[in-house]
Amino acid sequence: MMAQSAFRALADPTRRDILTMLSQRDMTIGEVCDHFDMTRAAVKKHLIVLEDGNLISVRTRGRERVNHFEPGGLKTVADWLNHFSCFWDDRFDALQRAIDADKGRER
Amino acid sequence: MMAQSAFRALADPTRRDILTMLSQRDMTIGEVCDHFDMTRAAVKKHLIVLEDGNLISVRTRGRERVNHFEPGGLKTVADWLNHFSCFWDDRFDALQRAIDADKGRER
DNA sequence: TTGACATGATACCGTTTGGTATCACATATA
DNA sequence: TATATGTGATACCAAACGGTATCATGTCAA
Repeated sequence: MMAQSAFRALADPTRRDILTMLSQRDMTIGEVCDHFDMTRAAVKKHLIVLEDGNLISVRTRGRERVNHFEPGGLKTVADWLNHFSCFWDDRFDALQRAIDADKGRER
Repeated sequence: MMAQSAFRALADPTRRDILTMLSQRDMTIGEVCDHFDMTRAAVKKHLIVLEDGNLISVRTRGRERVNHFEPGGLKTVADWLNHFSCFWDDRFDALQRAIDADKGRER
């Protein structure tokens, strides 16, 4: 529910890259910045958008802010996509073959 | 590959709604417009973005243009999401339990 | 306390985006 | 043919987006 903010967050390639990085280990803003050729302010904006989409969470550690991958937001998107999975899923192929076979039997 | 245009296309709620509609049956632009409170030109723009993302295809039928759902683009997105599925998938839970059990065995 | 460091916040800028209005073109139908 | 219908294309507008520059704040360490 409220998938809009998550879809919006995923629309930018930089944010998807950040998300991939954070899924492997937690990182501070500075560490994330080291991987991109842009200002810390720009990276910070991307992190805010990711947080809005419930794709990451942030916790304070001393003077640092640690960004942590949150699967919840991504699952929201995955659930939406699953409504269409019957169009490419193997299980659908199997079902389709079964239906076709059944049609053949009726003929 | 080239998932950017697909992600971009899915970022707008109107386009996701259009996609859901088209996944159930093919529709002309006029038919799509009947479901939204906006100009045909605006809907047309959304359809172009969806086409850029390989989420739909269009074929000409007389003076009409029929929009058809294409699963390919969505699958591209689903494949990207699958890299994270281990964070919520049941199969991962099972794998994790197996790993834990193995660790116990080594001890 | 002083200074360096990691971050937050704001203002600003060019480009893209979502939308409308308008005109042109092709096709079915009287 | 004339006319209505379905669509394409363009110009234009306000708002959102991605980014920088700048300044303020909090925290560790000497």
